[in-house]
Order: sequence, then C-alpha cells, then structure tokens
Amino acid sequence: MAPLTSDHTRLLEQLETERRELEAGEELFRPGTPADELFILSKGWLILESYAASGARSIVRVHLPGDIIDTASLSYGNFPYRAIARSEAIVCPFPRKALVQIFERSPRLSALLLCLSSIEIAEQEDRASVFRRNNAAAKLALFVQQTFGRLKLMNHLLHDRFHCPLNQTDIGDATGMSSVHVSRTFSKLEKEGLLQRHGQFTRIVNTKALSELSGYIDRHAGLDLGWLPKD
Amino acid sequence: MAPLTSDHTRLLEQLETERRELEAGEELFRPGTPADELFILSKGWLILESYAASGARSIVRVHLPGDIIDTASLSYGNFPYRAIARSEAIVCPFPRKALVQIFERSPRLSALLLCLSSIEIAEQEDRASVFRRNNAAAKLALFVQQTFGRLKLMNHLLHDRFHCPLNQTDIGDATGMSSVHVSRTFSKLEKEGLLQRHGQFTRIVNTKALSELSGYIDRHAGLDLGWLPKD
DNA sequence: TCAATTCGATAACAAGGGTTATCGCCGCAA
DNA sequence: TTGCGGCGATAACCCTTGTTATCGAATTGA
Repeated sequence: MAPLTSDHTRLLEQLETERRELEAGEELFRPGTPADELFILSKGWLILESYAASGARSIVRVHLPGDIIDTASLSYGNFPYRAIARSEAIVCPFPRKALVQIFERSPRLSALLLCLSSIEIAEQEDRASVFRRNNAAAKLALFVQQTFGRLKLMNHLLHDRFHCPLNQTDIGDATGMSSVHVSRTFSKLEKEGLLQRHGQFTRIVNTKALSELSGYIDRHAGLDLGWLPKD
Repeated sequence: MAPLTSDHTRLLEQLETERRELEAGEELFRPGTPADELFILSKGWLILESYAASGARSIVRVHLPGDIIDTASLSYGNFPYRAIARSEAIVCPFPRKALVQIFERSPRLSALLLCLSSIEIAEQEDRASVFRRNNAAAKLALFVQQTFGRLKLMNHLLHDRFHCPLNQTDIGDATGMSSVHVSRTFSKLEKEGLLQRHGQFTRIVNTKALSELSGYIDRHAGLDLGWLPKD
C-alpha cells in the first residue's frame, strides 16, 4: 500500500503479538466493555451489532481480516456495540497505549492510520449514498462488491468467488432490508445473470452490470499517499 | 476538547492563516479537482454532493463551521464530490503538506486528528443504523439533532433554536427521502409537538421525545482522550 | 431414526413513502 | 404593478418493500 521500512513493520508487528481464537457465534465484547484493549481481526468474519430501543438489530459493520475492530471506539472509553464472530476467527488484542508508541515514533505510520480511517469514511459515504436513494438490488450489489473488494485486499488469490458466512437475516440487518427481501432480490440478481450462489459461496458473474447498478467505486485504488511524512 | 499547549495551537493556527469568502450557492470544488489544497470551514454551511448515473443527487455530507471539508479526500489525489456553499461562508485553505508538519512535530495532535476522524465515523454509523431500518420521522429527528449538536460545539450560545439554510429538497437528498415527504414529516413532527419551524429556523421543543424517536447519541460527549500522547 | 432447529424460497397482504401535479406565498426584477 | 421563479403544503395514485405465514431442505443431537 505504502512503502514502509523495517522500523515501521516492527512497530506494526507489535500490535499483533497476542492471539486469541474465537468460535463462530462467540462474543468478543459487549456494549459498555472498557475499550482499553483494541483488536485486530486477523482471520475470519466478525460483526458489530447495535440494538434499537424497539429491539431491532442493526449490523453496524462487517469486519474482515486486516481490520482494526470498531475504530470508532478509539475516542471513547467503552465499546458501544456488541462484537460477534460469524465464523471461526482469530483476533490480536493490543493495549490502546500501543497506539501512543506509533504516534510518538513514526509520523509516517500516524498519517497512514489517518488515511485508513479516511478510506473507511469514503466507503461509508458510498454506502450511505446508495442506501439513501437506491433500491434493494443496488444495495445488495454494493454489499457484495464492497465485501469482495475488501476480501481481495488480504487474499489476492480470490478471483470471482468468495465465501460469506452471513445468513440472509444478517445481510438484511447490514443493508437495511428484511431477510425476505434479501432472498427475493438475490434470486432476481441471479436470474438476471449478475451473480451466482451456491450455499455460502457467491460468484460475481457480471461485474460491469453490478457496478452500474450500485455505482461501486474501489476505494482502495487511486490512493495518493505520496504526501505522507517519511518517518 | 483536549488540553493543548501553545505549541499545539500555533501549529493549528497555521492551518487557518488564509481566508476565502464564498457566496451562497458558490462552488468551492468539483469532482476531479486536485486535492493538494484542503479547507477548513470557518463560517457558514457547505454541502458535498455526488450524482448517481441516473442524475439523482445525493448530499454526502453537510459541513458546519469547524469541519475539515471532505476528510475522505485525504487519501486520494482528487476530490470526488462537488462542494457548494449553502450560505455565505468563509473557508481557510491550507496545503496538504501542512498536515505533514503536524504529524512530524506533534504526536498529540496527530492522535487528535485520528480521534476526530473516529468521531465522524461514529456519527456516520449512527446515521446508517437509523437510515437502514427506521421511518422518515426518525431520520428527520436524527438529522435535526445531529446538526444541532454539531452547531452547538462551535456556538455555545445556542439554546433550543438554530438556523438551517437548507431547503426541503436539500434535506431530502441528505436524509434519503423526497422533498414531499420531508414536508409531510416535518408537519407531522410539528403537530405532535416535537419541534417548531419558522422560515429557516427550527426550534427543538421536546428533546426527549425526539431522542426516543431517533436514538440520538451525542458523540461529542463521553470522549476519553486521556490516552493521547503528551506532545 | 426421528424430532428439533436453522435457513432459504415463496405467496398474500398491508403500508410507508415516491412520483406527479396543483396551489398559494413570497421575494425580486422588469 | 405585474410576472416569474423558488419554495412549501397537500392530494391522488401506485410501487417497492415489510410483515406474516407456510413449506421444504439441510443439519444436529438424542
């Protein structure tokens, strides 16, 4: 992504010294848990849930390998959401103070963290734009493409097919539609030849048509990180 | 927000040395403009627009005084959106390189920038949660409360009333509803005694009921910035 | 082997909200 | 003064999507 010296990678590796394994369905933290420990997701899928007063669940974020889990909690003392592993997963806990070391020792990594955060904002804005005004097909198409794009970052071998352990209720709660309508819409997209499904696997058949539907932009391409500080 | 020394404020003030005035309706940048210059909004309202292939407009973000405009462009060479002043406004342009100085000279400010970014993510997630599953009244209530909360940050004199130069079409494009339905829903909220409108002014009448509707959380309260580096 | 559970597909019905159109109000310019 | 354009309110109509319910396939455990 951006050239790093061995000093930089050493600093980053300090964040991943500890490991903890989670089973599918296991809870990593719940709302109110003190956030003095943060996590990097190194394997598997993990979701952040919040519950409205009505009891309705919303999936705030779907975390994939490489993510810092719940970055929004950085500024707050406690986690606001519930984190649940949706597949077997491995997380690397690190103390929030480890971030201080990065800020003190490397302006370059500090700026890089801000950039990662701004990429996340860009992806959220894309989702918001589509979710505000577009129909279910566009929402689902964007969900599939954003997810696939992020998975490819950490696994370049992926070609046109990926595994998704979320069920249709999860996908609905993540995209703002009922599970019934997720089913209807997936069937429609499949009938129209935009994608194929086999169990928990999804194959992207017609990228171009999907992108026209969703307006998908790959936010990990076109980065300009030349301005980052050297050290 | 967080204690800063005079060194810190000096660094921050460097970002606001230049000033540029905008009239209502004036364009600050358009999609594709090189983003080697960034802007702080110091007065007025400014919106970021994007246009879908269909021509439909989406208001990606409503910027208020104190904001760094379009933070998502930090990582990209060009601005992806169109920025339009919605009232008389003043922006302070600064070169992207000025950020490098902050990262090189102050770990504390660097971390603070990341925190600001994470607050923005939290607010976006709140919006997304409500917009995914809730009805028009909840969306509007959240829009009003988040906007008012942000305005109060820079103007502590505000009590229960604020000026909003956006028309109902703008509000619709920002919240994902038609202007007709914005009108219907505002009338409904007014009839139920949750708020009052007079021209471009909105008065919050029943904060509690609004919050119950929208699930509003003040993301600028409850911050824990004690972990920030000292310098 | 047989419940019990989870999950996805599908149908029928209801409703929230989009679209279109009309009207009145206001500010502004000719 | 008149005409025009922007804006908000309101009504009628319809479509997308939520809700509820049923069914079958697959999985799990006793």
